[in-house]
Amino acid sequence: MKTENLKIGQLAERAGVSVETIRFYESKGLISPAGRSANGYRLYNELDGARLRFILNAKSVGFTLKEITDLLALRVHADHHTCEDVKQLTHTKMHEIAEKIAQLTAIHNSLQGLHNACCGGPESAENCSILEYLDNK
Amino acid sequence: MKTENLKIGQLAERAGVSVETIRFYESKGLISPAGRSANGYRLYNELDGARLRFILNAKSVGFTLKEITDLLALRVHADHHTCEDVKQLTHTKMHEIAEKIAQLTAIHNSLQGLHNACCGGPESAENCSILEYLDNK
DNA sequence: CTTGACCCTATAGCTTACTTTAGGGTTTAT
DNA sequence: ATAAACCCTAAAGTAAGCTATAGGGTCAAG
Repeated sequence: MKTENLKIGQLAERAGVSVETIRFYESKGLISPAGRSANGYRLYNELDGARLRFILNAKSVGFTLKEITDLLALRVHADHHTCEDVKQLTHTKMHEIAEKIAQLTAIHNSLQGLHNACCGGPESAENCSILEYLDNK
Repeated sequence: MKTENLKIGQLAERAGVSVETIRFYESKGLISPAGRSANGYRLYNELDGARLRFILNAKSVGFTLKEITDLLALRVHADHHTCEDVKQLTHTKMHEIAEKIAQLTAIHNSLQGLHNACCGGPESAENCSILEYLDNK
């Protein structure tokens, strides 16, 4: 069983992120290299790679780095936690995202209303219904 | 015609923002007091109040301070601009918001999928489908 | 033996919209 | 006369997630 040792640039390329990003994640405690070479270079193994992919996947579904820290703890000590614990985190996050969507939808509707009311023509904007709305709302 | 002169604290209270926020907006060139009292206090009149409300209304429909700067220019020099100019800004903003909503909706759907797949029970998280997804996606 | 492509650390900068802090005058009421 | 409640400026701090810069080792190729 031969452990592959990747330098940071190789890991970065495979993961599709910059080396600075990996070092940044390390500074935030999200990931750290399995070891260091004699000259001080970071060396990563497959477990590290999997962990980085986990981080990026979690990010892609909307988790913040802080939340990913929690998820990583659950992942590493999965035997000490339940599915309920994990599901709770996704549930909370879903609610947050649903709220953001609701907010943005409300804003979008407001703008749509303004947009529909405005003639949008080459007339002077002195009586523009959008500006008036923003004045008097 | 008597001009009311409000000190910053009074304007802030009426508008429902902090005095620091008003000074911050001033530093960004969004608003400035009609004058100053002998002792250097900022004094605001009704026009300033209207301008501040305009700013807050524009913010509430999703415009950034930078964009509000543009809207204020249109508002102040409405006679030099057309409804088309104004409508263009809201149109662009609507597209941006629609895109954000689409992104968040996609993320929400992903989470929903994870959420549905997870038993959420008191079982050990060692085989939790959510963690597995985040590993293997 | 030097050039280029890597690697290292530490620190600063970016974006947005504020908030906080530090240090000091002013006004109002008691 | 003093304390509370305002006002002022200037600068630093906050959140999130990086990106960039400075200054300096390491390594393989030609």
